[in-house]
Amino acid sequence: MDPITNAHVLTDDVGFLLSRASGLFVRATNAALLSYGLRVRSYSVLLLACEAAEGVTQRDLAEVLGLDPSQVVLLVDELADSGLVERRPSDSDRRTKLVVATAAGHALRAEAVVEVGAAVSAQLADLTGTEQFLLRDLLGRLVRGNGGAFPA
Amino acid sequence: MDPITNAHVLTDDVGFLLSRASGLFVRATNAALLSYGLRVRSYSVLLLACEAAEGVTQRDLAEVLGLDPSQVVLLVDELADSGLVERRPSDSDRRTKLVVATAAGHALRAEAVVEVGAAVSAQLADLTGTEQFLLRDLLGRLVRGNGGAFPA
DNA sequence: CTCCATCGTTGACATTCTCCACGATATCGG
DNA sequence: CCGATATCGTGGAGAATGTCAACGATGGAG
Repeated sequence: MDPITNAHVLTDDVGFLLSRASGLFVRATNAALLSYGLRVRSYSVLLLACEAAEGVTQRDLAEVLGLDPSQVVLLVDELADSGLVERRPSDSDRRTKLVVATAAGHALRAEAVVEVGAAVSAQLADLTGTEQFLLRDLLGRLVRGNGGAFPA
Repeated sequence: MDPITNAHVLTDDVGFLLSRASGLFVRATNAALLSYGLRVRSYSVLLLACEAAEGVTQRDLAEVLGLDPSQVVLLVDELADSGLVERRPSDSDRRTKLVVATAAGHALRAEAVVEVGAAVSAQLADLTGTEQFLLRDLLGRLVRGNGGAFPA
């Protein structure tokens, strides 16, 4: 008998709390990114592009972000139009296009990370450092255990 | 110096993990609710209506769920059309309409809760019972600490 | 070479978010 | 009691997001 799933009130349901907390973080992050012309989605794509020196496949972006590949197309389009990333052909597979961050992309990321970090920090203010680590660990295992197809 | 906010990779960011985990839960829950003609939103409204014997104000629903009041209108419309809830005038304030679950609403909830519980349980399978409680506690404090305007 | 899978892309459609505005009602100050 | 102000439910508009199906181009297996 699972101890949690039958929470007798909605506000104690893990799924509901996840959705609610996620909403709060998304709004706070979007607000922090407003002045940079980014939203949380494009920001995530930019970060992933910055983190992969060789570039990321759009298919990989879709899997990591849990999005439909067709959404990734638009996000990359937007970032490319802004000059933050570029699509580079892969010499190993001509179907794929590697998304690579430009110098401007790296620069904007460096700035935005500070703002986003502050916003996230404010949301986490009620938790101690240890609890924040614990939460991250639990969420990470939750995501990686189910559909979340990204490296450990 | 906050220990978490400056996660060096996106997949270690608490905000990202929250969003990702939330997405997984929402999809799983929607799949579980498919046969009942409900989605996670209307299901949440139904639960809140069932939990309040005297009914819930649409304004309260919006606050608890973190939604715009105009969205609540449509959700209640949908549930009312299905005969699961009804709008009852409040004798203390004629502006408000109390959303009350019907007998059919209570019955459907009883069934759906089982399915949803199983789906949530599957998502939480990688965590021990203690960890599930811990996660719920952390998320609850996160939500209640920030915008989440619902009782402790 | 042929058959089938994969990648990026496009299009269509439903759902969800965000804001603004309105009529009806409540509340507060005088 | 009256008027200014706020709140509740509702409607509408537009953007953002989610979901699905299809297509051309390429890769890989046999």
